[in-house]
Amino acid sequence: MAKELKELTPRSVNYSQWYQDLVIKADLAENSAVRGCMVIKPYGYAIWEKMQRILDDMFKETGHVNAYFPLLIPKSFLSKEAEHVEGFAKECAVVTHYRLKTNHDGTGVVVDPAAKLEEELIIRPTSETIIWNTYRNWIQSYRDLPILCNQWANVMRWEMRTRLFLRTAEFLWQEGHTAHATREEAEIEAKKMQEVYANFAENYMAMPVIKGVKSESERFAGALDTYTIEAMMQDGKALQAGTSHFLGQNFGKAFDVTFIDKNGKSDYAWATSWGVSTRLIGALIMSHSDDNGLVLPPHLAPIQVVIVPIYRSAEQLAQISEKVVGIMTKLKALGVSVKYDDADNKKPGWKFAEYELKGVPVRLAMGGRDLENNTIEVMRRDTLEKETISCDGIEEYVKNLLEEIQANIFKKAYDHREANTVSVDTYEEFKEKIEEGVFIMAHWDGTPETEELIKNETKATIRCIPLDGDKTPGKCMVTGKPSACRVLFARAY
RNA sequence: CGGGGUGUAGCGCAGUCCGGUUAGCGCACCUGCUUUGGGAGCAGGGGGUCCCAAGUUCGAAUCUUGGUACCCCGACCA
Repeated sequence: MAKELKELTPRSVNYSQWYQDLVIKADLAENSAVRGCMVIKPYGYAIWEKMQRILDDMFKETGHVNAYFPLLIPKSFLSKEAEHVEGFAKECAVVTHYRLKTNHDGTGVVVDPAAKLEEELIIRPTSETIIWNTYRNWIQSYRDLPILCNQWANVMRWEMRTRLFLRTAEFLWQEGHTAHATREEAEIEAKKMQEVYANFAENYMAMPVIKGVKSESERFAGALDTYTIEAMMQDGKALQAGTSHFLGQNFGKAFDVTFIDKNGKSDYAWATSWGVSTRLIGALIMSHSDDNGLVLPPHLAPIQVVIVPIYRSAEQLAQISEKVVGIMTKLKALGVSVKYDDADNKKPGWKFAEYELKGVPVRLAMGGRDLENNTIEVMRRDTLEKETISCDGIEEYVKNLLEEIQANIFKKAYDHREANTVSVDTYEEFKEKIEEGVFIMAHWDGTPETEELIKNETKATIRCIPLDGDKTPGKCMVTGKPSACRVLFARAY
């Protein structure tokens, strides 16, 4: 087993492979028998559930409600918005029949050709079309607006190559879809949700993000503006962690969603959509994990504290358990999720390694020595530091330690990003630096052509035009044409 | 869809070039005893259509042909 852990080490060689191995070894997920699809295992799903709960509360606080729309979308809906269909058509799974029948030679079932659908159905790659087709019936007057709906759902995109959590054919996400009476209100909504996502990423995932707006070519299909949060993974590559789109009146027009305003005039509704997915779990892993396994931020860890007894006899275990139960009760009273692993079929050393692999933030261990001295051993996952302290007041100590760990892993990730972010002014220097796996702030002339050229030559893309970036004007590093501000370039997942 | 690679026990692999005992190793699993402060030790045990099909041969995991599945690197993307 010790050897297996070592295999996790060479992340500089192939970080992506290292990442996939970790996901499997930490028991988060595995590839399924279905091409490109993933089985999320209980431990991985527990992290998702925790994320869901927190995000859902945030959505409610910002006035949103949950609803649910169909999995299947008539093909014709997709083609109503020109850019949207262009963006998604290549990766859609299509339902063409509604019945199977037994094969004549008894070799199983075949599609019944008589059961061909008149109009094919698309398995949703995203739900704008079906939702806006529904909104048409919900909206007549400005009094019906705004509509602030969110749905938790699965979607399917037939990706060429998949990677656990980061890109799978089917994935779980939430998608918010709002309708507004004015352009201003919709734009405020889109920016607000970007803030919600940034807040979640930084304060719960302990993952610093750069807020910005996408360039035209990286924009969501059908959007006027795409607001994004971009995070740096430990290998220096960028990961888009959440997006919020200002869709203008594109879907209002495509699905004929009109309302009568206060002045009695008819107008098309203004739209936003925004989403985060199970990809966040991938982001979490690639932000914090080390060679011993996952490092989960306490605010998201399904188990925040694990307690391991070390004993020589049944009587000693009984004594330890009695003491541990007292500590557990106090910890739970403080809202800490705690697991006592007194399983007899695994040795303490095995448990230590196992919970480190699973990223449990704090481990407490109690043995014979501690029993005599009224002490307990505390280990924090982020630094792997151990200390032995008194049992008196342990619950307060642990509660504080969890907050300290949360802050520390955020700082670690933040420092890593800062240390690997550079400003460059020449294309030569850009080409050199991009090989090192860094974020680059550079001037760009604002044209898709230049962006395309850079992408083809260096594999780097514009991640975003940062909101809080350097706004000093300059000259494009490639063409020398004027540039209003520096933009963020990186290679991305 | 282009370029590589791999299919042998639940998992990870060796054996294949150069055909030849009963197909092997590590982990996991089962039984027993001893253990328990960093992935325990010893002893014993169970588990295989060697990806599929056809061919060559006295004899095929190994050679030939065809098929198939999966992985990695690209193009595409949350």
